[in-house]
Parts: sequence; structure tokens; C-alpha cells
Amino acid sequence: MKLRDDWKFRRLVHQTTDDAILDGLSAGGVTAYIGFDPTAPSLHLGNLMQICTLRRLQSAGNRPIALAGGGTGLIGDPSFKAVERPLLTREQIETNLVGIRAQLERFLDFSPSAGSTQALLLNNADWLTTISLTDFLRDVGKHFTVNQMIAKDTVRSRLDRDDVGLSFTEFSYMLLQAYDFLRLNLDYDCTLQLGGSDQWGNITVGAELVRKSAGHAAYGVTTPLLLRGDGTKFGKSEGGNEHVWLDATMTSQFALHQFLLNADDVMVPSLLRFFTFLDHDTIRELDEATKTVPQERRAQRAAANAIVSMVHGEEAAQKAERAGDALFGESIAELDEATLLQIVADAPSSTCSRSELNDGVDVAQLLVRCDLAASLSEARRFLAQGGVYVNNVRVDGAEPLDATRALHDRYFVLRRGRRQMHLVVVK
RNA sequence: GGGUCAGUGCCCGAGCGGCCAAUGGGAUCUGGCUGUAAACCAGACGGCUUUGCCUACGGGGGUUCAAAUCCCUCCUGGCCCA
Repeated sequence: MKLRDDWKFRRLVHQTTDDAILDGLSAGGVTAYIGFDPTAPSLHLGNLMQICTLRRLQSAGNRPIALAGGGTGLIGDPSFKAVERPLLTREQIETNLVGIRAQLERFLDFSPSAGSTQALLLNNADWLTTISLTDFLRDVGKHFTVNQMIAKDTVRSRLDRDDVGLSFTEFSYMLLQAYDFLRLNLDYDCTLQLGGSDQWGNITVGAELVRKSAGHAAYGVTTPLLLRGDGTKFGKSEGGNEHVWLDATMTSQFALHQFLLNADDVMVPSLLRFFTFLDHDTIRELDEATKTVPQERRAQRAAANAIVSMVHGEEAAQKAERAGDALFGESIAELDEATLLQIVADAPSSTCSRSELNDGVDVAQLLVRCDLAASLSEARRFLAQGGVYVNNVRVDGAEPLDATRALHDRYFVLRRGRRQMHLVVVK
């Protein structure tokens, strides 16, 4: 299977500067890069698509470069962002890069044995923080007119607003990213930049710089953004705007699995194509299953298992699936202690003393203590609305909790709403 | 630097001396229906010792019995002029 055909099937290509580059990738031997923002100590589900793209490149015989934006992260990309982002400190970025590096190593082959396809992880701080301002303005700035820069969609959307401005710092971002491409081209013979479709403007500026400054061929390819039905970016948890992280301490394995399992039917075909390496026949079968027996959610399960396996390992995927089945299937009161603990292993937990329990514990206060409610008022609201469960049984909070309700004499599984869990252990 | 307009709850956005914890929309949350979906319906959506009280309408100060609403000043942003 040629990369070109595979990507076409997976609908991975949104725009290209020249379709011929797809044949180049199919043949192998191309060096290509994708940038990652080091804004957090972990990559998130949104980044995973680009990581997969790099992996696909590598297995087709190309050399992938993951470029950590340690330098550009000091500036902040304004593309389609409503307001300027707070600038990160160098220390924060350094810390974040450590975590990101470790994660990338799970997906790409960085070992020398990979030969000409050995993946590289570079940090653009290495060159962006050392180039002099005058050199930058002469070598990079000279190639672009402000006229064309302000014509970019990414910038124009901000210029058109009448409540916020666009700082010069942000405005210059696209030139910094362009310089990345030039450096990578000169130092690593990199001829292709990939990214999400929101990066199109930045990518074309970079390719243009390489052509003008170095006189080399340079290409750009963007992948579609995965959007939810409401048009917002996929990859934020249902509980607000939190990212779904790849780091298990930030988003538990169970939570990641549940998130994917709950994906809308309309999203699943894209999930399977963008985020998994399942073969085409399997994906077609799963598409069909979503149409004929949607309630079984085979495609969601396949996607969840494949992705959790890839990120955290197969065992983690199986555990997460079993935990979900038990939790949403049978009554948890009948489960034996070991199984119960396994199910709630990912949920946050806290303790409660035996004497406290003997006095009776107010459920509303307990909710606040367990971070299931932000305030007592909110806790009371949840109780009044029937959104609180103890051991999977709805409670109204009128009666305090006592020892008779404990599972195995010492556990309470506290739940708010559909799936906000907390384990209370009696000590 | 000058002029001018603006800054309201998570976001947008009304209000322009008392009836304002502040209309409306979106987001979010909870419940119902379902497939642990979507859509739809209902309710909630500052805090608390919850028929009441406290803290809030960019910051600080002032006028008034009473201010998100008036005045002064500072900060931040847009536009125009230099």
C-alpha cells in the first residue's frame, strides 16, 4: 500500500502546495517536520493526530522531525486565536519539553538502527534564541512584505476585530516559524512541513522562504482539523475545556478510554482513520457496523482500544474496557473487593476516618471535599437535581452517610452525574 | 502626545441613580428519553450558617439616604489625529 493511497483513504490530506510531494513521500527518502507547542508538560489528543502522521511517514521510508517550539513558544502563535496568549517562561518550556520528549519516543523510532529514517527531535530555541535581530530582519524579513502578511487569514481575523489588537510580537510569529523551515532545510535537508489546516498560512510562508532564500524546493501539506459536531476542536474533554492528555497522571487511562468510547457516531470514521493504524478493510467493516448496529458501538470500542493501546499499552486498554463494562453494566454492590478496586483504580480517592463516619457524614460536604462540587451551594444543587449517587444508588443527601452503606465495610463510590467518580476509603 | 469610544458574571451582550446577583443568547452542569451517543425536552448556572445575609459590574477615591449606573483619577484596549 502506497502512502499516497493510504492517506487518500484516510482523508489525511487537506491541502498541499503541490500534490507531487505525495508521490515523493510514497517513494520514501523525504525529510519532513511537524511542530509541537511546548505549552504543557504533556501532549494531548489533538497532537496525537500529528504524531501518527509522523509515524506513517517514517514507516513509509521517510525521515520525520518533531520540532518542539521552545523558541516559538516564547512568542505564541496568534493563528485564529481570539486573544494573545500569556507568554511562557523559558523554565516552563524546558520542563515541558522533557515530558514531551519522553512521549514522542513511544511513537517514533529515534534509534540509530532506523538508519536514514531515524526520527529526530529538535528544539527551535537552539536557533531562534541565538540569531541576531539584524540578521533576522535582513535574511528573513526582507523576503516578505507586510502587505502579504496582513492578507493571511490567520492575521486578518485579528485585525478585523475592534476590541483586541494584534501585538507586533504575535505578528512576527509566522516569520519565526518560516525561519524554522529554512534552518531545517539547510541543516537537515528537510523539504516538507506538515501541520493541521490552521497552520496553512504559516506553512506556506515557510516554504516560500526556503525557495527564495535557499533556492530549494519546499512543500507544505496540511491535515484536516478534527472538529466536533458543534465546530469546536475535538480533543477537549466533555467536562469543560480541559484537554485530553496523553500523560496518564493528567488524564487517566480509564478517562481516555471513556472519552473515545463516548465519541459521536459521526466522528468515529475520522477517529479510526486519523488516530489508528487499523487496515482499510477493518475500518470499512466498522463504518458499516456503526450504520447497522450503532447501539453496539463497535467502532467506538475499536478506536478506544486501539488508541489507548498505542498510548498506554494493551493491558491498560483491556483494564479500562473491563472497568467501564462493570461500572455501567452490573450493580457494583455485588462486586468482590479486588474487582471493585480495579474499577475505581483511576478515580481520584480520599479517606474518611471511622469515627467521623460513626457520627454521620453529610453528603453535600463530602462532595465538596472530594472535588465533585466546587462549593456547598453547588453540592446541594446536584443533590436536589438528583445527580448524586453513592455506590451507584441515587441519594438526596437528606440522610448522612454511615457505616452500614459502606461496601466491604470501608468503601464508598461517590458519583456525580454520569461519570464523575470518587472513591472514599474509610480508615 | 492629542481627541474619541469602550472595559459588566465562563464567553458574547443588555442595563445607564433605587424594583439589579443584574434581561437575553451561547457554553457548561444536572435530570428525562436513548446506545455510557447525537438530536430533543426540563431545570440549574457568585458564595454562605439559603424566606435572609455577604461579595461582585477594570483598579482606587468621591458625591448620595441609595451607584454597574454620576464625578475624579489610574490601568487596559479600539479608532482617528500628530
